[in-house]
Amino acid sequence: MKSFLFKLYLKEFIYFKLLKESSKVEKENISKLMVSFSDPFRLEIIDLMMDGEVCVCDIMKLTNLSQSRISYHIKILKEAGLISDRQEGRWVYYSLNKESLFLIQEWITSLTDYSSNRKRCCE
Amino acid sequence: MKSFLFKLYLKEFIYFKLLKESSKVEKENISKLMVSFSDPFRLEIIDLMMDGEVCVCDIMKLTNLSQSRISYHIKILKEAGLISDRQEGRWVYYSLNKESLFLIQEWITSLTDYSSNRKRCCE
DNA sequence: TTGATACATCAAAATATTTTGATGTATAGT
DNA sequence: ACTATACATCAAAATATTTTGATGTATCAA
Repeated sequence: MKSFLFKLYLKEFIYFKLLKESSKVEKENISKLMVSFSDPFRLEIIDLMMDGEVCVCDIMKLTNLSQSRISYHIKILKEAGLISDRQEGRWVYYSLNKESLFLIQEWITSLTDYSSNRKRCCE
Repeated sequence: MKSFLFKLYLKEFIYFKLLKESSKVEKENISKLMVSFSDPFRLEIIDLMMDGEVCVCDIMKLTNLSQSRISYHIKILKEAGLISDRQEGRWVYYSLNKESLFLIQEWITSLTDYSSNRKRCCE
């Protein structure tokens, strides 16, 4: 019972933290993360990263996108904090950043958990 | 044990259904839903809808955005399938469409559940 | 040290999205 | 019938994003 109440409290906390109390700046952070997902080519790239680290050359082989085009999208993903990179010789390996995935997951979860169906009347 | 295996199977199913087997068209659907979240003003509007139905006039009062600007963003949300509308006299009440929220939630969950940290080497 | 590979970056062009202000349509009250 | 309200839609302008092709930098191998 105690654990249940704690969980409930935690949920409330996440709700207020992520949704209700979120400032303009925080909303812009979320929307920046969402921008990452808002392009089919980036989804394709994210998809490839699910299997583990990939380099730009991998993505080139698997998607037929041009190198600079991939670099551009990689930059968007990186600036949103969604991916991390690790250099090894000439190669740069990119991988999904689980923490930002969890952040988005929590945000969406709060949204679904707390959105109400209450009807409303003007005036 | 059986139940556990079933759950695992279900997860695999969702994974393949939502991620691996998703076609270009399906990716474009997801990205369309994500576009909804990729603008801070739309997040603001979504936020308002969490408390229940709202009309354009509510949003105007609460955000200071112009009427046509709100209508524009509403249209984006509607076309992505994220919101539903219901007319009542002169007013149109908009509300979040829980099903599409769940779809996104599942998609994100699959992503976090199945993304691997496996390292990879070119060549 | 030369040449090839992997990737980043840049500026210009091509596209897409967003905002604005005006106009249109439906509903409702007088 | 007239007027006001709620909202949609439109075309033009303003802005932002994406693509392209060229050039730059670092690493490695011969």
